[in-house]
Amino acid sequence: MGLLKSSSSQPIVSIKSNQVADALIRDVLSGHYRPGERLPSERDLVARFEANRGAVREAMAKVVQLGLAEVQPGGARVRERELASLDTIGYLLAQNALPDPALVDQILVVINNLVSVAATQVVESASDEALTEVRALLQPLLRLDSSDTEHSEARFALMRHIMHTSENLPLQLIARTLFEQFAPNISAVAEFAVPDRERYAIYARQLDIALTQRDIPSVRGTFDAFAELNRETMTRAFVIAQESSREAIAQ
Amino acid sequence: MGLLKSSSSQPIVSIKSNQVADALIRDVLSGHYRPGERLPSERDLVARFEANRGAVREAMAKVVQLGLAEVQPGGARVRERELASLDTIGYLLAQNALPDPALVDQILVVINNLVSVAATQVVESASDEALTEVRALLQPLLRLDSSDTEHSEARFALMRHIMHTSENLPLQLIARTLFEQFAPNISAVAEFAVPDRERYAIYARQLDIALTQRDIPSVRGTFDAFAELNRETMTRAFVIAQESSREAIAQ
DNA sequence: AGACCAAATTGGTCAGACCGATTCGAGATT
DNA sequence: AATCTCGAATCGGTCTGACCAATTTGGTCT
Repeated sequence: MGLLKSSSSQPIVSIKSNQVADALIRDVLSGHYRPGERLPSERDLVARFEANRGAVREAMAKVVQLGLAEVQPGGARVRERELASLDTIGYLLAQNALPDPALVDQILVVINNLVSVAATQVVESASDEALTEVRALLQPLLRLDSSDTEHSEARFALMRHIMHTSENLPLQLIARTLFEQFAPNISAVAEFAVPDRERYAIYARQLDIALTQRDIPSVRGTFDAFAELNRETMTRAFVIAQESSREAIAQ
Repeated sequence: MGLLKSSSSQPIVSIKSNQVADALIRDVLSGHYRPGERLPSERDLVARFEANRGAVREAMAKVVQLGLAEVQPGGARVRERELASLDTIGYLLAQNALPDPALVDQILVVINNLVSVAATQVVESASDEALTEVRALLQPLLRLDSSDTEHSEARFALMRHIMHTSENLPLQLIARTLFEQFAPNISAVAEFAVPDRERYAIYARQLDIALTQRDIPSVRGTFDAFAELNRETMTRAFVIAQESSREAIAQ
């Protein structure tokens, strides 16, 4: 006995400074505190959250690091949303029960394009073996009998691997940051996503050929189509999710 | 008397926790501590930096937030570089006297492509007035008698404005983050950059037409050429900067 | 050699205090 | 009455010292 490895890397929300930080971040992003406005003093926050000042200060530091506020002796002020860090995207997505469709679409546009760039760099400079690995990940997309989840995971795996193979560090950092914030926050919508397997299969086949021939324009073109299909899939999923949400409320 | 407005928003390095954080970040990024390795305990860092534990903890929190380390009761460990935040790019660029040319090129690829996406979105959905504003920013690039600095600033202003007009929040956040870390860290190279004004003028003219006609493929195509020119300009600047650097050492 | 357990270490939190810079309001000046 | 000035209150940055729970660690026992 005495075996349970226990916890290990569960999302640590139990930590006080993170509780305070998350509450502050939600308040700022929800517009409770508007840009330019003063945030409560550290000592006020100590009282409100029943934490000690050290914890509050660490929470404040996190808010500052997210670019949501700037701090000076005398007080902290909220900054414009456009000056925030990319790490705020996750909080923006999690603000409501369903994420903002417009924001999701914007993220899809960015991610799809970054993957396209990565693919270009892969075709330009990756080894034949690396290219073969990428092509192997296309195979699951050719199947028409996969479950929605399997298909979705196959698409993610493909994009992830292309990013990783690109050897472009900024690209990897951006894509991973977006993925990590995107994935957990669209699950409420993604479960309604039904991929058009036939069209994905067509593009997968085109991509396979383009990669084999290292045909850059073809790779980019196919990826643009792939991207458009991703957006359509998500848009449809939103429609279903919103209907489902309305029914749940009406009931 | 007693007028001096003093300080106000100078880079706050004087703050102890930032000193500690910067030192830690440099150590981690320079490979002094390797991924998986344990970082010194907070109490050790207190002794080394002659700070108190609160300051050290805030520094640690910053390192964690940058994705460079993960902390658990029992110790902190360094994470893989690929798991870091986009905000580490600036530190990577500032590691040596001259930034890493490969990294700079990767950043240029990403930025140029993001601007290209933004331009596409501008053409798709911006108002005529907004489009006119963008076109106005093309004018300085048509001049062949501008100084190197003026030309560089004109290019930056154009890209910045396109990003801002795109109304794609993730795009804006990424681009601003990259710009803010890029600009101050390539000054040592950028001062040797000599733009090929004729070619820039040609692309500016093409872009002007493409924007007026809202011709998306043409916009993207021109931007790709624009991007390639940016990369060439930077590559040449690196050659000169490195020669200049060698001479300075030899002397 | 391996499993196991207790002690030392480590991170998370807390309380209370001091300093310098900033804010802000009351009083003096105009 | 409006403005200016200046001092007090406020605020962030730092420090000291302490306690708890979880993890490590090292030694012991099997």
